[in-house]
Amino acid sequence: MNEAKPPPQRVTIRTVAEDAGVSVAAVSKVMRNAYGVSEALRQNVLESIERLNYRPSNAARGMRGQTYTLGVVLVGIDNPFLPQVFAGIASVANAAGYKILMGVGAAHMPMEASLIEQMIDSHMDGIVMIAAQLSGKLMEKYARQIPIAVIGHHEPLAQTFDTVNANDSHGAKLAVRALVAKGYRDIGMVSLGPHRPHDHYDVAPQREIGFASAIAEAGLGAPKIFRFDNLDDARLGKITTFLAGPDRPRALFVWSDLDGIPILNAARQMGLRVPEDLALIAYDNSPVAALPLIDLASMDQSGTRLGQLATEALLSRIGGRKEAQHVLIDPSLTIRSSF
Amino acid sequence: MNEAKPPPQRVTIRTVAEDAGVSVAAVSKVMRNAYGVSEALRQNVLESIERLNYRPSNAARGMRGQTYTLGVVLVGIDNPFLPQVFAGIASVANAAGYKILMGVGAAHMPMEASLIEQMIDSHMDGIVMIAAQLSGKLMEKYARQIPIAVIGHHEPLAQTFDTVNANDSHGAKLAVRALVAKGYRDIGMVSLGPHRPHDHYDVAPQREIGFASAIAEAGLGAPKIFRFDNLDDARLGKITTFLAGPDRPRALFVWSDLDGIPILNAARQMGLRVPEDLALIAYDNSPVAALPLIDLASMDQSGTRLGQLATEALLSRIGGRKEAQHVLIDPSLTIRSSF
DNA sequence: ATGAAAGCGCTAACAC
DNA sequence: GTGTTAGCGCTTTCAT
Repeated sequence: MNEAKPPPQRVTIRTVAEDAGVSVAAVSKVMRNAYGVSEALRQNVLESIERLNYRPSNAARGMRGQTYTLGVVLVGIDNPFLPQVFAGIASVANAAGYKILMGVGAAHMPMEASLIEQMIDSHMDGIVMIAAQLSGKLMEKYARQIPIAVIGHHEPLAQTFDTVNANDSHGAKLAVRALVAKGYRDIGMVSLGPHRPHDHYDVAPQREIGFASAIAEAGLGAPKIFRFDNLDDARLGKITTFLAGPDRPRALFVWSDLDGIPILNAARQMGLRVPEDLALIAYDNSPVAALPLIDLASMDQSGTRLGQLATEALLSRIGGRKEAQHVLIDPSLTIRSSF
Repeated sequence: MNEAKPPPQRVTIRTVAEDAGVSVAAVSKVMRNAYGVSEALRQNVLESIERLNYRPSNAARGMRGQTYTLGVVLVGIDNPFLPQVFAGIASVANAAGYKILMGVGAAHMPMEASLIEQMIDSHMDGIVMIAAQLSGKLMEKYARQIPIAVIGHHEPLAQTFDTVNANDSHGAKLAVRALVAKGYRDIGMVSLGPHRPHDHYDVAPQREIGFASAIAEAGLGAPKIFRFDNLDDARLGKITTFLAGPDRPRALFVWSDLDGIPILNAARQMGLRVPEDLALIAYDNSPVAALPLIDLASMDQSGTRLGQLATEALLSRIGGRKEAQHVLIDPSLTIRSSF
């Protein structure tokens, strides 16, 4: 009676085993290139896999072994240099036979933590974090449960996880030196606000350190650092007020294009000429900065390279490395008409 | 002898059951708010869960029931209106107790297909696809294996999956009408190139249809549609040549900000005044278009709303709905100085 | 070299 | 209302 169409059964490892006339263990071994299978059996199984279009279940795999999936945690999906970093991660991961799944942290900590937990619960093999907001303490904790490599978080003494960064303090120095070389003396910095004293692991504080150091090195007195709350609706007004005020430095090093672009815009809107009235160097060298109408000089931190290095570090962790590894690469200045 | 620190055992449903002095089934029921648990037992279990900081394994859950995880497939991470769409998806999903994991398709089909397969293999409960390149045929096939809702793909007759779109042909009409209302008669369109005849499901062809229809409606003769290959390195040069040539229309409707911004840039660089020499309306109303120095008029398709609607559709599919659902919302023009 | 069988942590029948 | 138990699809000893 029950002549209804047979439910399109999922093809499992058992289906393949039966089709090939071997044991499930044999199929499993072939799938993982494990040791101990004859070439004949191997070919036989591969044919069945091909014919049946078999794909192993990630979930089932995760319960015993690896899932061959890496998680990527982002602060926000609109971060301008994300695409590059991601491309770097994907190239290395895919080449090594790993898949990637991403989670977006929306820039607040609880969200990031729950993402990591979710990735652990999904039995992913490792995690790359980009510009994490998470405290070092928590990172250490999670890193004990799953291999983690972090981009954009300076914690060179961390033991349980790896870090990969562009040298942010050095980048800031390079920017200031370029400004000084052009003859500017009255140089200020716009940094990420508000200032959070204990986040010296983040990139912005690192850039502040480099800035202050370069200012001192050039003998330009006390470093002037300004902040605009990035959650403030009245932010644009405050920027305008700042630019119109008597405190405005002749040249500005801005911690990120995220702030640099609006500042450049505000300046031009007010009739300030860039660089004749105000010189500008920002950070990240995002695509928008490269637009001819914007043409904002910016520090480039080679996102692709960061992504690659972090993924390589992660894979070697997964491969068994125990000692932490902390990589630093050098950023470079992309010169444009804004200074 | 083996006095090494006891391996930090993962706390499983069994740990909780023992701690609470109940059966694993009881714990499972509490976790899923299932029917048939006394309030006393429930509280008891919840306390243990809290105390032990228990989180169920997604992988294990997926093997029998749901994972409470939705997959989101993107064409590319740099799509300018992605953040909004994603925000819409996340808000609805999280409110319903679902987690989200994303995959990036890098705008080519094999990648997208393998992402979907991976999500199926990870036993996700459903998938939201944004601006998919996948053919309708393949979508139908995958949709038989997992609930799928698609944003930015017009296929109102599809049975196995749902679609949510802004009305792209209508949006194009609105743009042309706005141009006509300003008095422009010589109106061209820049569309996505190269033209692929069978992709009328995509948003660009839909916008072409609306454009042609509005041009006819206004009695402006044959529609003029131009294309620049977006993979072409010499693209900027071609745009410049086009703008300098005799064929340049007085006003341009551009299929996306992705092309609109470079065109605006090229025009201004060449000394063309916008809108005095060339009027421009683009599509997507991305943040860059809103920059004062750019100030490009653009059609807004309310990405947040699209994301919400698609997720609601997906959840109701997961909930058991069988008939397809195809939602269309109206875009609106964001007026700026470019026309 | 190959296969049988014991789980991994959970959900869903089914008993009680 | 609560507990027992049989799998889900794999990986991994351990026999053979």
